[in-house]
Amino acid sequence: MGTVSHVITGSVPVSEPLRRKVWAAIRVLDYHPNHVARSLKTSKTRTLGIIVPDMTIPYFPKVIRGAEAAARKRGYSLIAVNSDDDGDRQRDLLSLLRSQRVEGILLVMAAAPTPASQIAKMLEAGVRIVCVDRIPDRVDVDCVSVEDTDAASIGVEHLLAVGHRRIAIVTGPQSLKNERQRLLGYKLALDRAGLPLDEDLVWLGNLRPEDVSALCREKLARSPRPDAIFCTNGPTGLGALRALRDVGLKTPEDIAFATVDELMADDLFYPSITTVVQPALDIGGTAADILLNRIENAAGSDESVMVRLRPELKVGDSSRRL
Amino acid sequence: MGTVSHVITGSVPVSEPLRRKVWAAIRVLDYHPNHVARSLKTSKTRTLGIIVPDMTIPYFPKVIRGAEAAARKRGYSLIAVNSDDDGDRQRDLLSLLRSQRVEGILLVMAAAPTPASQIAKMLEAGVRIVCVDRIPDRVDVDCVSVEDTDAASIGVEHLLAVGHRRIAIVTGPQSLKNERQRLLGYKLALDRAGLPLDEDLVWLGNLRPEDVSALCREKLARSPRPDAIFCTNGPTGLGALRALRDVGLKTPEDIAFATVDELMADDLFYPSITTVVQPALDIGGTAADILLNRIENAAGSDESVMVRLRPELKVGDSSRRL
DNA sequence: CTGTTAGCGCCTTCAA
DNA sequence: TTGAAGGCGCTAACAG
Repeated sequence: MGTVSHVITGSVPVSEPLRRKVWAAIRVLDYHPNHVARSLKTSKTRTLGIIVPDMTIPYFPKVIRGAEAAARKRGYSLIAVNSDDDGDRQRDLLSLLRSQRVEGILLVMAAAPTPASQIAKMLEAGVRIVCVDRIPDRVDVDCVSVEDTDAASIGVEHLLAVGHRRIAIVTGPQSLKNERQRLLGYKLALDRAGLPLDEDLVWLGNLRPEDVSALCREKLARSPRPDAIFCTNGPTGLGALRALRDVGLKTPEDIAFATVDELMADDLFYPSITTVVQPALDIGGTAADILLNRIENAAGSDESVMVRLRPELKVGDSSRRL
Repeated sequence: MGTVSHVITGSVPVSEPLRRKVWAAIRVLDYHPNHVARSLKTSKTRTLGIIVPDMTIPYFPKVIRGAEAAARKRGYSLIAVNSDDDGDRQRDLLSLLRSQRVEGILLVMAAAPTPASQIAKMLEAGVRIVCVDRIPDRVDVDCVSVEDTDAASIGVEHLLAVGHRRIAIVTGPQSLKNERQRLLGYKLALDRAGLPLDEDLVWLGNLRPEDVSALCREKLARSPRPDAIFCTNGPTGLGALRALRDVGLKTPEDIAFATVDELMADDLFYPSITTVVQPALDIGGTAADILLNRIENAAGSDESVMVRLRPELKVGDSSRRL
């Protein structure tokens, strides 16, 4: 009965008594509309996808929840999947989400260099994508991320302000533009302070805490030691902290420490950790909103937007002035 | 052309040359099969759902990833959503997943008491559900969880072994069966050690760290103070640790501490935290496997299974013998 | 082995 | 305001 559809979608007026009867029947039969059939008919799934590298890294669940909330507010649901920072897996997931006919995809690119063509192809095919957190080179796509350069310079300037001069930076993979920009922020901050760049204090790491730990232990064994360490992201920061513990350096007495990205419960670390906090929920929410705007006003401009959200410095004991 | 379908699904043999031609066309046209239509036809979505209270709590992403991996291995994908421990939201999500025609649901029940009928109704309607982590009362359903009683008694026995006698327990909401069982494990451990139960040392909390903090601060102000605190889950443990910090008690010198559930990076806390670790990945994976077995052998037994996985004690400094 | 066909359940015309 | 009918893209069954 087509009338049932009218009642459910409310698209066509239906008389009160009939409507009541329909709802009654729905309840009695415990009827649940089949979204699959509806989607096939309307070619609208009201579903978005989000691909993150690994949702066991605390930053990503926050992004997802921000996006989920924004999507729900507009009647969409969100499918979250993990790429493990693997390019092939990312390709498969994009393809899967596309086959599932999500109406748009929030993509935190895999750290393994993603062939620009992978994204460009999807875009050309009309799949709507918003890049979150990690910004691709050379691809014209909507992006939402933290102000990367600022995130680093805010942290480094804080370390300078409390009196440190030999500040080492530990980065993630330089294949990520964000990481390059954070390194740039470090250099700018030093420059503005009139300090020379010491290449020996630039420690290029990756996103695996164990690797970063090993790197730092090795670097810290050399002298002269830096008097502060700044890390450009959470997993890297975790690795560096473990290295400090392993080599027996106390912070802030022996060496100061600050990192971009909150560690879970970092107020409970002893000493508590100075952190440049990314507005993760907001990043996810903003990205979802941009995506939904594109979906709902297909007429929108062709200009792709690039939103950069401000990070915030949370000073802890690890960079306390002595 | 039905033949295309044969080529893609591989269900019917197709001659080599024709098959090559089809694949070529698929590539050229950048064809992506429409899973929506396929699902409508076959009434199989090859998708599972998982509802967790809040995936920003570190334990849950691990469960999800365990389930995701198990599902992927068998060609299924997984939709993860958050209930915020809210009964109404959980109802909506169950209904949504059902409408989306997921083939089964992994459910970590909301802490807000879930009307047994909510789950029972779904079950009757033929929706396959496996309860994960939190076990419902009175509902006959497949369940996978940690050995709750053991999780508590292992931790408490450890505290006893290092010499503590006045051990306080801080629990989550007693509306959760798991929490009642963990409390039971505490009592059993004391009993086996021949110690009497002191009701003043049973601190009934909830899953909000702030509330637990306040509770603990108040309890700790009284004397005599316990000489150890045992917490039955992560968020509760977090709250208790903050209370210790706030009232200036050092661990293990002033008071010993242990908790069920890993805190993120708890090796970096100073002192490092003694933890009863739950096999989260395994819990998720096992639950997904049980669910998929039910789906794939619809003929399976009617007996519902209850799997309890063993937790593991990880001793840190917070309970060190002085 | 290959091509044709009938729905899956729903929503959207369109006619009554 | 109501009901009937077509078709979304796919696959399974069947005919060639």
